[in-house]
Amino acid sequence: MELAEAKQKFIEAWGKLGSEWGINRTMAQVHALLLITPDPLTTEEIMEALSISRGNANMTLRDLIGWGLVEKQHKAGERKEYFFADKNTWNIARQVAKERRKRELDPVIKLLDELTKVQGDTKDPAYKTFNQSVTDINKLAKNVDKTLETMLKAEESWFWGSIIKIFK
Amino acid sequence: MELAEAKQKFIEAWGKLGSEWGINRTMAQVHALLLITPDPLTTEEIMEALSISRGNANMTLRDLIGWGLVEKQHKAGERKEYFFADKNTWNIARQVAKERRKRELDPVIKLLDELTKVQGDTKDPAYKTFNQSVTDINKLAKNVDKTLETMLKAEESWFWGSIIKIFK
DNA sequence: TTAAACTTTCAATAAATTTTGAAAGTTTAA
DNA sequence: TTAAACTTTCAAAATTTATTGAAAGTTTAA
Repeated sequence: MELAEAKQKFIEAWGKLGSEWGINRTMAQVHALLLITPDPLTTEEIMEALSISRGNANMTLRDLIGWGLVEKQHKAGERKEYFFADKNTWNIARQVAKERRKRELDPVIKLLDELTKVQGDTKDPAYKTFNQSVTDINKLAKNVDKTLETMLKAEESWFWGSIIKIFK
Repeated sequence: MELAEAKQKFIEAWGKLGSEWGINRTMAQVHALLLITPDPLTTEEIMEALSISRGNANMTLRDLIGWGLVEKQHKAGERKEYFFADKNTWNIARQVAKERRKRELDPVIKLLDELTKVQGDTKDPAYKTFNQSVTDINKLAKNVDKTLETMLKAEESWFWGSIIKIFK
């Protein structure tokens, strides 16, 4: 396979994976492009490489910066802004985990905490089933939350070392 | 909060969470409804409870069965099909992990394996960066894959016991 | 100041995804 | 068989989500 073809496939695959996991396809593709490009790129170059509009490129880059996956860079004597991605996969994984935890897991846990407090007739199967399911899911969510928190604080080598120790 | 209101909120939240993670909102809502309902429901009852069409209910239930989250049940002397959800959260988590691994992670690892094999000029920064990123992501994906595999085989108590041991 | 170079915004448009509902298909009991 | 009870299908419609591009905004250098 040619490098050019391989790059294309990587960008497509990353975009597809993103969209399957609730991340805008274009955003994932821009991220993929920056991941495999050694030097920072301008908005113009990104528009060109992915055939997207200026508005789209601009908003997507803003989002990626918001996710902590991409940073701006200025070159001395130039007006243009350059963008580059952190290429450390551990940082990427942590950053994504951190953002999604904050945006999605935290609010759900907050609601589940409330829902477990709902009172009802313990003899009523409808109440019992509701309460049981909500309580169980709440426990699972909190376990996930704790695991993520540890992961966010951890060093990569320590984290995988520990995982491997358990999982043989 | 009233039980009825709490049920509604749970169904909404589960639907939102699903859509944020690439799972059809209605599918997540039907699943939520079945999770908090003690007895199996008919298509008719699900249509009614969630205000969705017959076609939608039918397809969604088929999908949920395909995901291994819902099962059909027949009642003696009745023509209608009844549906119910496995209410064990550990089973749910495992089932979702299993399906998404098969549908999404496996194909990505397969492609990454190919992309790491692409040859190029080791002096070329474009090649070096591409190769490095792809190799790193491949390693991460394989670690995730291994961890999921262990999780799929594991018993719930053993799994969380081990996780907690590591993460204090 | 001015004007060129560049970035951001957002209403309109396009694309993708989801839902509907009526028709076709299937199963069962008599 | 038949017909009622029930399930499935799928083209069209509705909804949601993403993208465009031109206009407005900002920054910089002279």
